[in-house]
Amino acid sequence: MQVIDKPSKQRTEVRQASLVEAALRLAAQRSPADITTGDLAQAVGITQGAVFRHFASKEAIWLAVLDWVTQTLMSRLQAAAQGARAAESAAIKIPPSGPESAQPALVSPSSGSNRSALTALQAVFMAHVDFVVTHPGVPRVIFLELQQPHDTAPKARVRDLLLQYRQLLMQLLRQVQTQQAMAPDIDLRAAAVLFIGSVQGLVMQAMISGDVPAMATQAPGVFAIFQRGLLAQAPL
Amino acid sequence: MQVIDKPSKQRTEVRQASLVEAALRLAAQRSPADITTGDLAQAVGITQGAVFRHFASKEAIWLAVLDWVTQTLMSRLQAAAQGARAAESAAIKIPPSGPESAQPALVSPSSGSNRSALTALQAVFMAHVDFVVTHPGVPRVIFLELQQPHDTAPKARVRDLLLQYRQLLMQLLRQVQTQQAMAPDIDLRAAAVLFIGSVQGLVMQAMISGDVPAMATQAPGVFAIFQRGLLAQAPL
DNA sequence: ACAATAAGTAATTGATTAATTACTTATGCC
DNA sequence: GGCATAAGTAATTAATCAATTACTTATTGT
Repeated sequence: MQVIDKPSKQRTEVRQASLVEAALRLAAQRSPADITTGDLAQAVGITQGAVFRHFASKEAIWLAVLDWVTQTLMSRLQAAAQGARAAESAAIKIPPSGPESAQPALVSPSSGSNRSALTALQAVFMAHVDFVVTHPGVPRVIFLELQQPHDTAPKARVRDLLLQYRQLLMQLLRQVQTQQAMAPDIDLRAAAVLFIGSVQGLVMQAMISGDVPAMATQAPGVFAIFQRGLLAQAPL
Repeated sequence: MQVIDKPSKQRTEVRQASLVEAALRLAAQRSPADITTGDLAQAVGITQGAVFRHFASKEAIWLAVLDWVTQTLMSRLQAAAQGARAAESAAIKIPPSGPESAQPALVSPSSGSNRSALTALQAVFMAHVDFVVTHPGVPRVIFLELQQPHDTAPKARVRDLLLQYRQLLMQLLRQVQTQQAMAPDIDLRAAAVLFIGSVQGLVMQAMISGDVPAMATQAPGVFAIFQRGLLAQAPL
């Protein structure tokens, strides 16, 4: 039987990725506030001091975590929006393999049917819930950094992430507004707040019950109410 | 000019109240995680060691904070629900001065018009937002304790608070359901999650922008969408 | 093959902080 | 009034933890 001894030394980029992954993995179980550099080192298989060969400070680790979250989450949300749009507008139209276009949604205002934006919104909602279910540490990190009073670097990243999120939502909401009968007096900004808040509500519920996967099953019911609140006439 | 020098020694109950108040005041500005016993001592005007004459441990302080929050918030929410109900059902019916009744809402199922439960729900929403605006430290403490993985004493208190909250909401939602035309396929549990989540959405928005009072102005728009989502037929 | 470089260790430092201790002083009650 | 009790202080303790240092070892490119 051969023991696969992975090389004891790894390149900085590999270790950085491992540490980011470990940070999110540990954050799924306990509060990010009391994850120490020693914990991270142990999770990755190095000593505490070695952590600082790869990150200048502990804060830099959380910055890297937030960068990963921003990239991964936003690209998944955009993919979900595009996927829903494509599936609705045509039958065979295959979604593009990578979201490398700079302004993906602004360009194509009205290619599909009159429900595509709403289904895109639903797809984004489900993609977000799915992301949180598979990465339960993420909301913990977000909220911890958001609590910092003055402008720390990590808090700025979180703010940036949520700004990008809101832009995506506002885009889709405006499309719902033009494409079909959204109730005319709806405050789009309030709708965006409610959208993000509804995910937060599911997260809180999961934190209380400790049952993270339950989020996925409860999500459709929550979105249904939100959707009904947007429409001018309630669906049967 | 006489200097009003308050007595340098205070009774334990007074100091406990001061410390709880100071904890919430400081939590409004920074994360509760890095409020030290020294900070609390300074805020109250005693030395760090003296804190432990009044609380057995630091955790005990947060427990007292959570007890205060539970008592204050729940009684305000119940008062709001009762007030809205009373204002709708009759013209002169003055709400009772104190919420000393044990089961306040279960007893009176259908005294008012067919909209009273919905307006009660709105009143609860606004009361919650108002409470958070005047005590911005509260959501911070809630979320910090909720993040603890296993069952700490503070987390149990938070769970209890949110359970009480959900019970109140479920009561009102059931009343909306029976009193008038709520859409028949609404998942009440999902509605409760969305209700609490919508407040959380406002809190997040406030944390990002740093503009806490803005919550109050944005709240009606958010509740409007939620309300429309509940109803069978959208109001004009 | 063999330096040069990058990655690792083990031990230490310095700062922070909850809680304790020995001692002091104010307050309320008989 | 005087004393027991409760509240306060100042200093110390013990633990934790991010970051640094001096030194060692593996890997990589030429």
